[in-house]
Amino acid sequence: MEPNLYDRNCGSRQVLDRIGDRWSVLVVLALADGVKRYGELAQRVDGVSQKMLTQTLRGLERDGLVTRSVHAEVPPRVDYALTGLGRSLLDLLSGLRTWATTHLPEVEAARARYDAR
Amino acid sequence: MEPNLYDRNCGSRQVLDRIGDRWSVLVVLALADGVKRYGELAQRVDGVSQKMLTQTLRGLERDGLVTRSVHAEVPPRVDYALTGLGRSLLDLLSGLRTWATTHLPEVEAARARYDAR
DNA sequence: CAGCATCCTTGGCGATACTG
DNA sequence: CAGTATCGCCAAGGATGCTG
Repeated sequence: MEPNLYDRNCGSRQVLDRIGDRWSVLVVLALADGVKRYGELAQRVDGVSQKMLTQTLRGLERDGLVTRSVHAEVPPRVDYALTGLGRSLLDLLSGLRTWATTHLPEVEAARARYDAR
Repeated sequence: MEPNLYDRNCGSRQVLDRIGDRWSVLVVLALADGVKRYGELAQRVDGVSQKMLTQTLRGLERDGLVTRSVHAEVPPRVDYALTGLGRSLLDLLSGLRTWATTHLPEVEAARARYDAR
């Protein structure tokens, strides 16, 4: 049988929930151009707290979208990178980014129109 | 200047936030095959409360993604449909749906692997 | 039928402090 | 540097009852 996205118990919807997560999207996009350290990500994704960044990265790692490699050094160094699966998702997400930026004017115009009534 | 998605105050990020909303995605997808009534949407999108469905529809309407047409009848009839802008987003979102369903096995396998450690 | 208003809870999230 | 641990808040969202 085909997965029903609208069923709250369907796995596909849980996958969508992860995709839909605000931070997950931004983190995956931030990893678009290759390996990044924890601190780099924290700096890049404006407004994310340490807690949420860690939590998001763990979630992405768990879902097989991101790899986490710890280097035995002092000071510690932890690298994050997209997996093949993660990169396949990246294609879609960068499409979303493009959509968001190109259609931003239309959305803002629509909002202004709506609020003016 | 180019919009910076990573800036929390950038409009493009607010657009992404709407896209990222769990219910917004499901509602837009539910409207893929044409006009739907309020009740149809409520039935289709499993688990959504009345409050959230209304709130989501208002948000989508405000952003110019959905139209709301009230028919002067008894009992009342309210139709929702995607705008051109909404349909342009639909293309991307159905891509996400496809991704979610086709890669679901990989994600579940990754989760099992992660949890087993 | 399609909603709005209200109350109430819960858990998401930020802030802070501490560690290997 | 890259996290964990803990506390506390508040706002998202569910449940219920009412209306045009």
